Amino acid sequence: MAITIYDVAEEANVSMATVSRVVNGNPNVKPETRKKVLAVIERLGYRPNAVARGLASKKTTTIGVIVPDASKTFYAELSRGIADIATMYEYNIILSNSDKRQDREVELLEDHLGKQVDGIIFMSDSITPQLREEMRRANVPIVLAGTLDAEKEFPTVNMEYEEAAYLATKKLIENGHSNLAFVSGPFTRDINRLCKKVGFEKAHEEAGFAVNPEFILETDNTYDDAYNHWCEMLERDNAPTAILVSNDELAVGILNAIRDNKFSVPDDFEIICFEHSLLARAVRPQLTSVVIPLYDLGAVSMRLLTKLMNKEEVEEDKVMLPYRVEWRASTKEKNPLA
Amino acid sequence: MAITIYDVAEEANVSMATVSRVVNGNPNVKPETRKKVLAVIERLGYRPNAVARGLASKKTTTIGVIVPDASKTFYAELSRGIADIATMYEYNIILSNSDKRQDREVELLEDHLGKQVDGIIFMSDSITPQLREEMRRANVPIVLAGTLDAEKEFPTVNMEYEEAAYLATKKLIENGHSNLAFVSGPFTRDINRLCKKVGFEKAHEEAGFAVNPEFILETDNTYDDAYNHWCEMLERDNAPTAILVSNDELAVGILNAIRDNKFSVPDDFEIICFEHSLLARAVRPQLTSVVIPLYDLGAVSMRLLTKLMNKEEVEEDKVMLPYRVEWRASTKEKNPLA
DNA sequence: ATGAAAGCGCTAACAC
DNA sequence: GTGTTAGCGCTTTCAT
Repeated sequence: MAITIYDVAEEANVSMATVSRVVNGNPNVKPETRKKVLAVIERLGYRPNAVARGLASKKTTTIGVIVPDASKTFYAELSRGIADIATMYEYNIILSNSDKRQDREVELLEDHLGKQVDGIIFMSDSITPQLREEMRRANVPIVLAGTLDAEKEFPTVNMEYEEAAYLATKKLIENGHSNLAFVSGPFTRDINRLCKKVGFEKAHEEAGFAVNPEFILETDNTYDDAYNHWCEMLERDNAPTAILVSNDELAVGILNAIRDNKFSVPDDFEIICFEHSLLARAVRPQLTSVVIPLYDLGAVSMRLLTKLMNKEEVEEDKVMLPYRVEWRASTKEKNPLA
Repeated sequence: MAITIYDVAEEANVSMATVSRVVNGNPNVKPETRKKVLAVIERLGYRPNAVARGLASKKTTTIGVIVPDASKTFYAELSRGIADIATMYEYNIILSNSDKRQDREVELLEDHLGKQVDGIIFMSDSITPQLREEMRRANVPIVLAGTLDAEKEFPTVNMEYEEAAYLATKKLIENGHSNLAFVSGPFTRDINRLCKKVGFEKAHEEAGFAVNPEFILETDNTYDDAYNHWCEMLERDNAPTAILVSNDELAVGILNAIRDNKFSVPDDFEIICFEHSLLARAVRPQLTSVVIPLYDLGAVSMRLLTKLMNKEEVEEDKVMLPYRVEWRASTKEKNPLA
């Protein structure tokens, strides 16, 4: 049996209440007593039982993080931002992968709530009505990170994907292209369908020419799928000459398809993508990218969550983080966005 | 106040013991009663409190995972393997980053133990004596994943890095090289210093020529550091012509240094690296790699941990997973290792 | 400054 | 098959 607060109390000739005070840094303890208790704690190797503490205090200093797939760099980076701030505020993290399955998401939400987490950071492709319902029922704060909440109902930390897509597309158009493609991950992801794609379209609209629906490519978000899609594209005689890509991995697939087929980037094709992970810097030419502030998305989400858990006043719980564009060699001109 | 088992009991006109039985799937409940209770649970939206359950049962169905940096693909992949098997056995995961700081590792171990995790999976560059002491004191099983335990004291799941390094180096020597380099991450990582480096040296010994200590390069494990190191190397007139590299990221740094300086891989330099993440496939030429079975390392570790937590008989708690070599274009011949 | 005692919500004997 | 009851190891009033 492990050492309990009771053992310490007995050994130190004080009540368990006093031991509890010492452990919790309550100032109402005579320095002498504190010292004595601390010595016993050390000697006995007492380690407070967080589960008992959680039951008594109704706080677990643990938060839940639900993420589509923590092994993807996108979410891995984001989670690291969460983790660092969580550490700073002394929270532990229960991390779960939903694999984007809505039933899993609901299950995990239930599961985390059952574990009495003090708050949840949630990432998902889309907040479905059922999920929304479930989230409303939660008795702890939930923050959406890098996730679109179409109803603007929950606290959210995100960036202006639509604007970024619009500006990037506009830049490509200014570079002389009139035949552009948008290669995306699944449109089940709201950010792809409702933000990036829309920005892409708006730039077209403004420029006065139409988006060719054949050149809106929905992939399964893998390197290989993008590679194959673009190999097929290259066989057409009207292949687009500029490409806005949803993320690094897809962009590298396209880049390699282009280069393996002896075409050149940026001479034959210009590419701008989202994310800018190491992958975008490691390939040649390096990829011009809208840099998604992944780490900060996570860090700010967690910071917001701490405030919510503390019931602090929060001036604004829909936060948009700034992004920047990293101009590299997959585009011809290295001018900043106008 | 949330709904408790007591509320359900009252509402269903049964005792809380019966509700507990229903919730826990105990067969000793009349089907009729079960149905009634289930209906009330549903109606009231009762959700069992896992903290209370944990206190009463002394099991939390939560395990701790301590990892140097979950945002690195290496550990992200590995953690995903852990997570999937954990889900399968209905465990939650508390995930923490140690950033390889020994004091943090000790702290986190204490912290997780305090949270009453049922077991721990630990990843680290090196098991120091203090850490070892701490791990011995733990009252729950601990499995080391992808981590060298020089004393072979704890359950471990890993692969034969030394052998792989030896075979890869041997292959490079067979390809005609006599001037080879080993570019490594920090030697504070046991696997680098005690396994890969040793394999590299053994192949030299066997071939009858000496390792040039100047060509054992210890980097800080970043793309940029490797890139810079190799740029300097290229200015020497005796630069090595074959390179064994500790991981993909470093290898890509070297590859780019070589190519940016107008040399060719594999004509001027041959490269074999460890890991084979997407990065190794995305660059041109693609990198010949010793494929580390990251996902499986995690999955097998977790499976082993479940057995240990269940106090099942385990035939062997030092597991070595098989690896394979992916022959790509950074080496001249694509023959399998003899 | 310290102690006594009542829970927190559940599990697990034990009794019927 | 079901109920009663004693904890699990803490926190937290409330006294003193």
